[in-house]
Amino acid sequence: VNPQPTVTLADVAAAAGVSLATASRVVNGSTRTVGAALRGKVLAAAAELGYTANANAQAMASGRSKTVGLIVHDIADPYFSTIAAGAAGTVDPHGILVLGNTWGRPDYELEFLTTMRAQRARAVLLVGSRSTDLVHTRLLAAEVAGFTASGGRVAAVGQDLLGADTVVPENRAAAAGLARALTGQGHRSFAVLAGPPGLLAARDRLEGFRDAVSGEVEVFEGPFTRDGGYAAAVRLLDSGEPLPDCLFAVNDVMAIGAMAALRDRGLEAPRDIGVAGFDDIPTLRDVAPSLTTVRLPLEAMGRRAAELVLDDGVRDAPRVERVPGEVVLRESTARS
Amino acid sequence: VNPQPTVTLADVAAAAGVSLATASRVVNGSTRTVGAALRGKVLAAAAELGYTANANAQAMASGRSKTVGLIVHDIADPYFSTIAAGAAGTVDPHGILVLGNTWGRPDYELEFLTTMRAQRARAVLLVGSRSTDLVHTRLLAAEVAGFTASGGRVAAVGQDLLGADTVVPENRAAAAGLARALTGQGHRSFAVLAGPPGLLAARDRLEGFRDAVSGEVEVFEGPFTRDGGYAAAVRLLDSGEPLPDCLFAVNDVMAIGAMAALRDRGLEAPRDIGVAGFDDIPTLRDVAPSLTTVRLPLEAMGRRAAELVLDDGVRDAPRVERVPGEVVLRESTARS
DNA sequence: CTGTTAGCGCCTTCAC
DNA sequence: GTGAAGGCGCTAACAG
Repeated sequence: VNPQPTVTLADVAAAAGVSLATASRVVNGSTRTVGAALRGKVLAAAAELGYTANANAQAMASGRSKTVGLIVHDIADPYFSTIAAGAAGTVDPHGILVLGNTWGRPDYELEFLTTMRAQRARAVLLVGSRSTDLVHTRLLAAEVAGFTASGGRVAAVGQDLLGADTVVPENRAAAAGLARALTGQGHRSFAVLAGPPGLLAARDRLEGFRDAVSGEVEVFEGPFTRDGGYAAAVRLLDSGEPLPDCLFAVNDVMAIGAMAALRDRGLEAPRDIGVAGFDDIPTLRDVAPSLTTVRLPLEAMGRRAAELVLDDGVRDAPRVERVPGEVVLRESTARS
Repeated sequence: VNPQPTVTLADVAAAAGVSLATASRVVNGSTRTVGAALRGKVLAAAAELGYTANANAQAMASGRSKTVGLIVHDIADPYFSTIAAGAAGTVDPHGILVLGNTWGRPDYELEFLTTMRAQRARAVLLVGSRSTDLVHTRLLAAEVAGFTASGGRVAAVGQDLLGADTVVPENRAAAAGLARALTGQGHRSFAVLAGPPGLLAARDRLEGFRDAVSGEVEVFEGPFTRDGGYAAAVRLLDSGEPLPDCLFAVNDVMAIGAMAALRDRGLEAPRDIGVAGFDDIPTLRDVAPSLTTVRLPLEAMGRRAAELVLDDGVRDAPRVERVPGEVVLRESTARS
């Protein structure tokens, strides 16, 4: 209750009349145990002095910190913030979570991993689609290997390309499932707002979808954002081609943007054209018309990745856990 | 596990044939300068060996780390994730951001602040509404003072109650402005979905609104969430009272929930009842009907708070920056 | 069980 | 401009 001149373990030990080692053993969870009497005195002294262990000193002495890194493309994107919430809840009692926002830039990803190595972080969570750039993926895998070799853990949410434990959303299969469901609803001609060509998630969702429908599919690329979806939809509308009867945006955020573009042209889903998304972002479940999409258990994915990375058990090979997506048919594609 | 021979400054110094001190002076930015020749050798050796400074050791030797803590109620809430993105972008080159998710629990807030003290964090950002609980606020202010006294910086986004630099959204004034604008649109009777009674932001928005309209205002409390808004709206609809002609939810997320509840009862905004929110969450700007709300520059607020806390200049008193909200009238309250 | 004694990797006065 | 030496606060062998 008196934290003025940063009190150290030595102060606590002195106040309790015990050795540094004993004090250390009680304030943390050492394997060695301490007699009840001394234990009480140390605890009392620590409380009295308002002792707080210096995490940096602990990390240095023991060779590793309790830090867990969380690397995301963009924390403002609900996809990532929802996963982050899952991870945060799991990491919380076991360590501290440091956030690395890469703004989608692969070089920042690499850089952040280096920073985590500098922190002697216990583990790192790499969340988000890997890129189609093999050179970068190789570099990243090398960094991951280095980090792992130095005693850290790594888990990814995305594609299994890094030689680490990975939670893999089944983008391809789920997109195919969505395509079949839409076909089942009577949709016949499709356009896909495909996201950036550099992201594997975008590619997988596009290809899974395309492979599952018969006939031609028009493709419009663009950023994985609301504005990207809007712009791609505008290009579709301006293409001069006859309008397809359904439009699949490879994520919900783009789908929302696309719907806005349609509205601005006086078009309405599902009356004039069906619209489907992907992810089932919780905050977007209430838009009207409600969006047909593929549900991914985002928070659970974040939680699971954190569990994988926190688990100290020995393991022979990286663990890969596939997460199926669930097709959710809602109003935006309901064909009468 | 067998830790890889992690390279230290001593290794670099040896490889370069210089002293530890010299090596240290070049790899970081010391005030002392080093001859070009040796400087080059050290840099080369560091690159050769793949040296990465141990951040914990640096923090311990210099007494303070580059860590900045970011405390939010719920990172999955777009209000917080947007602010977090602003903060992350600003902190990035200067340090690392550690994320503290409190799930809205005041005791976690306190605990996380302690953790940041243990990290010898350079600064902490406390984002989110303070609570109406004066006892807790006092405790928190004491922790903040302790942290500050030990050399750390603190900035808050919310109410100016902690004796720290603060970015203050003008909840009360903006809510009043919204009320006047709605009245100007012809709305006469109002209900407010007021959020949790324990949060000052909720209280301020409610009171600002209520004070600016003439006549009675029905109030329905509930959590600051989508489900909270839904439930509060249901209570309103079930109250048996005649429906007000406009409903103000104190944040957008609740407003979305309320709109869902209305839809489920076959009601529609603005035809049957107007609906307004607060925050202008970017992801929600495209809902239909588009939501009348109060725009807060969330990302800029996060950025500004980070700037305040990163600025090493001396300051006499805490700086308080007020951020006005901008009323945005959209379809959800357009009265014909 | 408890205390003594080395460091962990780096920064930073001090001398030269 | 450069080097030598003393900690920073804590943990982890080793003795007792």
